Amino acid sequence: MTQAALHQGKTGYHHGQLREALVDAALEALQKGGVDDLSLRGLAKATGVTQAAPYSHFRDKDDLLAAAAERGFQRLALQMASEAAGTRDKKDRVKKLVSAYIRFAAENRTLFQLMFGREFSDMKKYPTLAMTAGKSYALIAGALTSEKEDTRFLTVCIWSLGHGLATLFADRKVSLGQFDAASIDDFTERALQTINI
Amino acid sequence: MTQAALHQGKTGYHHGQLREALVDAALEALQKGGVDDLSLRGLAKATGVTQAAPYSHFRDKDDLLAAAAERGFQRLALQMASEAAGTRDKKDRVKKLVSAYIRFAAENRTLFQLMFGREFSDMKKYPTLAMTAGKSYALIAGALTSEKEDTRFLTVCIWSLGHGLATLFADRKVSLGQFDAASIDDFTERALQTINI
DNA sequence: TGTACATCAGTGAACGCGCGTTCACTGATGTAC
DNA sequence: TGTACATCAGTGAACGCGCGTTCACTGATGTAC
Repeated sequence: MTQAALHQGKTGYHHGQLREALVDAALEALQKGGVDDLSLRGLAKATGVTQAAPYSHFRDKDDLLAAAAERGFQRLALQMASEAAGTRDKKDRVKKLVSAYIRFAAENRTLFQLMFGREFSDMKKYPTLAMTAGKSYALIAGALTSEKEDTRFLTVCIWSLGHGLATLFADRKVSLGQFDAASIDDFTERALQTINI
Repeated sequence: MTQAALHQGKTGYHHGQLREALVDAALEALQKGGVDDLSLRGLAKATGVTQAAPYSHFRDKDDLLAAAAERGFQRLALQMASEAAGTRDKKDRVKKLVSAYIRFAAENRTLFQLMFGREFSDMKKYPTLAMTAGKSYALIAGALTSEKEDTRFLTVCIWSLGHGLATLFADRKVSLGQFDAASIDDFTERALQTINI
């Protein structure tokens, strides 16, 4: 197979990039529908492949969904990191990290639901996923590290605050009408000001 | 039908309390399995009734689940209110309300997932549910009311903090091992101390 | 450089399941007389 | 008090669907000689 064909991703019979394509399809499907609308067959079809083809790359449906969730966690950590890149001031850095987290949830509702929802309650079954998921936590924890304070407590505290609003957005319990993308920054800033870091 | 039969709930043909019994069955099923394991047929069977019988009391499956969620919200508000009953001190009262909220989530994982999860994203479809769901919010908002501060902001802020931890518990992203029922109180107290109400 | 061969990604058909919902019905209920 | 009747909660059978997964297979690939 030529490089070109590899990137194009099709040669008629062999797909060439099926694994990645399926994960892409899952993320794309999540922009149109909810987590419950994801089906192996649907993703296979969207990728232009037979319904049994995914089993060459994933053990079962959960395995595919876990891969999609992991990509989500990678993106989340990336967005947080790049948002806060270069910011050294502690409070400022935490603010940027948390606000990126909340914006991610607001902008990727259903993906966020897959990542943090009931799908992967038993994270022991998905060790790779668990590791990747830990990155965003680690970013916040890292920014909060200090000798004086109880870092673990502070991190859970601030993570909860961010995750709470993120979840309420994703599940539409707080409407975006009142808190749009721009005002998420304001909210986070204000919220962190009322907390004594 | 006699009163006794009414309370026993069975007369052979007519059930007598089927609507309530189905909601009970749903709450009970949620203690054993997840939200995705709930099925109309299963609940009917658990209630000792044919699979089509629920349709005499509920429009469809979602209607039944909404009724179950609403009972959950009633319980939540009740537990919060009774926990904080008699407590006048503002900070103290808020602490009791929030900690009751978190404990409810930890003790009723799957019910909490049904109540706040993706099921009822469009709350407009379930006006009664929305009203009942508002009770716990109103309790916190009520405790925080003040002329000086922006109540709306503070409420969302503290609600987010509580809801974040509650969700992380319910979805098993933070393990109860480190934060058991007793220490939830401690955590809440400490968290609220770091916030300037 | 050309050919035989092992590998394995993707095919296409099929299995079996549980589900939500519908339908015409039946039997229990309570009420009007 | 007794009987006719309207109501409607619950029955049982059936419909149709989409799903995850399996299986024997086939055709493309790249490698060893």
